[in-house]
Amino acid sequence: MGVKLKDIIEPESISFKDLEGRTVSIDAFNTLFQFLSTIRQRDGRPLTDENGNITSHLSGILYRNSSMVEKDIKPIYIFDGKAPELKSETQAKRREVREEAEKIYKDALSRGDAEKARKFAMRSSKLSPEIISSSKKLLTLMGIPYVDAKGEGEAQAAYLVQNGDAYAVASQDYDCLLFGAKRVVRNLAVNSNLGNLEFYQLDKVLRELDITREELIDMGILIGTDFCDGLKGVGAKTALKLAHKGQLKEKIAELQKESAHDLDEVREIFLNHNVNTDYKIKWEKPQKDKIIEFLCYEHGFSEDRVLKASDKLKNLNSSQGSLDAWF
DNA sequence: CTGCTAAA
DNA sequence: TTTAGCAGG
Repeated sequence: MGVKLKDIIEPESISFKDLEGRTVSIDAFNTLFQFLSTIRQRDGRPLTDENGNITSHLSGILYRNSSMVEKDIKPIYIFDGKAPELKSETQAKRREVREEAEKIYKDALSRGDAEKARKFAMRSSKLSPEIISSSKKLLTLMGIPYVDAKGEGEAQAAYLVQNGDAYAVASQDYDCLLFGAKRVVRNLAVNSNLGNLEFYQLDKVLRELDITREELIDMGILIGTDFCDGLKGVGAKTALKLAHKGQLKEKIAELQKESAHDLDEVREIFLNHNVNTDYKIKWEKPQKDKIIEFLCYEHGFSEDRVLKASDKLKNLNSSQGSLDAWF
């Protein structure tokens, strides 16, 4: 998933304190997918209400956001719009893997092999329209804004940082760096209080690697992205060497010969992504009663727990802009 | 994943 | 008080 840059870029370590008072644009699909994968019972079954509706994502949204707001971090969620045509092969491949995993999960579940069931259940998660709409509904009730991207959420999230509406992008994928995100936080979760919160600044990353953003994108194309396979045998380290030797263009020409897709188009996806510039961001007062109604009465959450979590949302001041923290 | 409780 | 393990929906 995403472009594999891990081997060549070093994260800076930061703590929650460094994000205090700041806004983060969060890749919603990325986050929801994680919630659906990990918030499960020991046999792999997701949390559900009495009607069988999946509720794992609602649990994740409630507890993670309430604790972020309590720590004075302001989230904005970015939802994917229409994926570029070039992503369809990746999407088809993912669907295939997911459907295969689902078969193995159901089979293991029916035979009572909980461990195997859980392992494959995690790979079988998918974001249905109901998951998306219920997530948006809960965010709205919590007073947390979201933006619908025109294209890729990562690109839109990067644009918000560019535009000064967010301090950093929160995502697990390195793609947002190619999309031009100035600052990226990985592993933004409550239990990453110490240790594994990773921070990347695009300028600094480029300086340390001694490359330009355009070269980073070309490296990504050779390594392989969601939009096109890379050149066989080229990983992050090799790609970096090629950049330093000035051989990116010739290797890309080589890849172009065997590729069914126009690599200039892939480059354009990262450089000039179609983004939504007509969004409004406003933190609203949380609607506690409606949160209770939605989660407890409609989806069977414990009133005690939900009340406790929604009390933490008090820090969320309406209309207070996101800019004052660093301007 | 997060919150809670039981155990140390 | 800190931590590990399990339940949550």
